[in-house]
Amino acid sequence: MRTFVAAADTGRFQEAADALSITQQAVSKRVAALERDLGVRLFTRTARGARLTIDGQAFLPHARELLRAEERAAASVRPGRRALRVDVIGRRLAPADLVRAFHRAHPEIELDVVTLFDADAAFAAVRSGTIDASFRAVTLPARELPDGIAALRVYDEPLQLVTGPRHVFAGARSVRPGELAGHRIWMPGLVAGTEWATFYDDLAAAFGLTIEATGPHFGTEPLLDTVADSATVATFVGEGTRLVWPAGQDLRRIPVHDPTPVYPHSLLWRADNPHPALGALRAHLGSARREVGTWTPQWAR
Amino acid sequence: MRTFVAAADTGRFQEAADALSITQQAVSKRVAALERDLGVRLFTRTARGARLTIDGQAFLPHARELLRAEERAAASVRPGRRALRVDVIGRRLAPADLVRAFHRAHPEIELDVVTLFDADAAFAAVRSGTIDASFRAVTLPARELPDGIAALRVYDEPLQLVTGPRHVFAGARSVRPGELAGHRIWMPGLVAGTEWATFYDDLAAAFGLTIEATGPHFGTEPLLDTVADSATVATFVGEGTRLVWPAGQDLRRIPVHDPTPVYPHSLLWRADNPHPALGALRAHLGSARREVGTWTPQWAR
DNA sequence: CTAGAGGTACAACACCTGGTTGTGACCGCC
DNA sequence: GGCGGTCACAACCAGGTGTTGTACCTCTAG
Repeated sequence: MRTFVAAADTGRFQEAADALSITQQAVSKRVAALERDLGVRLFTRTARGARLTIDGQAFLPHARELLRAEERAAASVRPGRRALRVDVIGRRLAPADLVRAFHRAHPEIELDVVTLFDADAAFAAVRSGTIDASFRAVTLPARELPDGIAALRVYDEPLQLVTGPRHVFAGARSVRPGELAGHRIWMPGLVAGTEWATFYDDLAAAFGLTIEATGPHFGTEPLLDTVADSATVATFVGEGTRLVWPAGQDLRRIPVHDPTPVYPHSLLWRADNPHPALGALRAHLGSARREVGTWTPQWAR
Repeated sequence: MRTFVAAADTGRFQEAADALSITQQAVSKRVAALERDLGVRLFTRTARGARLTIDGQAFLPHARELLRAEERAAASVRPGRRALRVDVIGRRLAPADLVRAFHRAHPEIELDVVTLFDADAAFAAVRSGTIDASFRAVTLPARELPDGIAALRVYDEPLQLVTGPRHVFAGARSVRPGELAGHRIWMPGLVAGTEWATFYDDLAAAFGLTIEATGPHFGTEPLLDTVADSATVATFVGEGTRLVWPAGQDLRRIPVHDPTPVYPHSLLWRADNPHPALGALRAHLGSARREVGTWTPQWAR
């Protein structure tokens, strides 16, 4: 591709060869191989050089785009890179939408979005500079944050109850946390010690709920299948969670109010990170409004 | 790249190897080579397979984009291709803007824009199916078009006079074609027999102008340099022409009216071309309004 | 604790891709 | 008609890239 573009730009194989520090014959071979692979002629060879054919003209912008894509790909892992690298906790959850909104507001800022395994990995990556910012729930009071790590509460996400059509709350406009005592809430996949598990542990303790985290987690779809078919099992999701709604399944998302349990998403970054786009991200996110009538775990207050 | 994406998708080198019909060792080598070139680790190797590192996660979408770009590039020259291939007569001239506008209106339609050498090449390419449509001025009456070639007048582009600050018309709000008789109009690069040359020949004959097409054509910039410095030499450009205005040059673009000479751009296509996007292009362009008070050559009436 | 299964990396080797050098054919121009 | 400039072809060679065989690691089951 590089050879093709060079030859198209200069119009002479010898010049392209000089630019690439190879011989004219090598350029000729490369172009011939590309033409063979594509099955079309890209140049018409004349005594005054090589001119693009129609196919070659159509191909050229795509070839340039390919080189740009290659450059961007390499830049995405270059140590002195420009793209802002952000960790979100699951691509279908609310923070991913926050990042998407930021990208729409600032399309000129290059973003790389990754998803780290757990909060420890995220802390370590932020501290080491491998990533620039991380969306996490900070389970420690601010004064106990590691040195040099800053955090800002950016979004309090209300919880919703997901039930099937035969569930007792299936028709409710909303439900109070206290009313859920004694009902089966199933949340497979919660790993003890993680921020999510901590959140739901505290939620269960605060309102006398029984949250079952037992059983292997086979993904969201089997969970929803179970919930849809059961009259007694329900589960929680964040308001901003994008569920893959299986066709024909009659699931209900029921707001939880009085009080509204909210999951406290924070943005973490290294205080001395000089990345210019980091300021833009923080400015765009602002800080979460603490709504009245909401509940958060003790550690988030 | 393909190997990296396959390994990232499957999470196991052996599975990626099966998908690519190579051995696991080859996958290992390819990934190792990519990591060496990039200077970062892309996978953490575990006993249960390979998991992406943070760098790997950031790199993955770029790698996918690269593969998509490669696919698009190959598709652009595939015989049974999908992209609509359109010939415009110069990238800075009005038809290129028409195509850009069409692309904005229908961003989902893939376009390849090429520029053919002359009208004969364009005719031949349309007839052979190498390109799908061509913007040209048709110098033949419609009934003499080759069999199977259709044409539609899509845009009448008014001409403008370009002068330097010391030219006698430099301060005019507009100028009549007849007033230009006896003044030097310089249009280097007109090749006898081409559509442009025919147009300007007819224009000169109709209003008694003297248009000098002599001298080699070194590009637009030297032409504008000459015009800017001269008190007597002017040139014509189409209203939609994008001029590269050299900084500090005081050039004037003066509309020509009473009558307004307009250059008749037509769209040519093969009547039996089944490309679905071709209809969309014709619908978007519509047909040119024949304004009163305009002048076109005899062959365009 | 050990053995085995399942995963990746390393080593040795064969092949063929892709470079170089040398040369020929073609074209336009003086 | 020679000459300069262009690209293509042939021969050759090195090294990149595949294969096979094997070592090594880690997790798990007994």
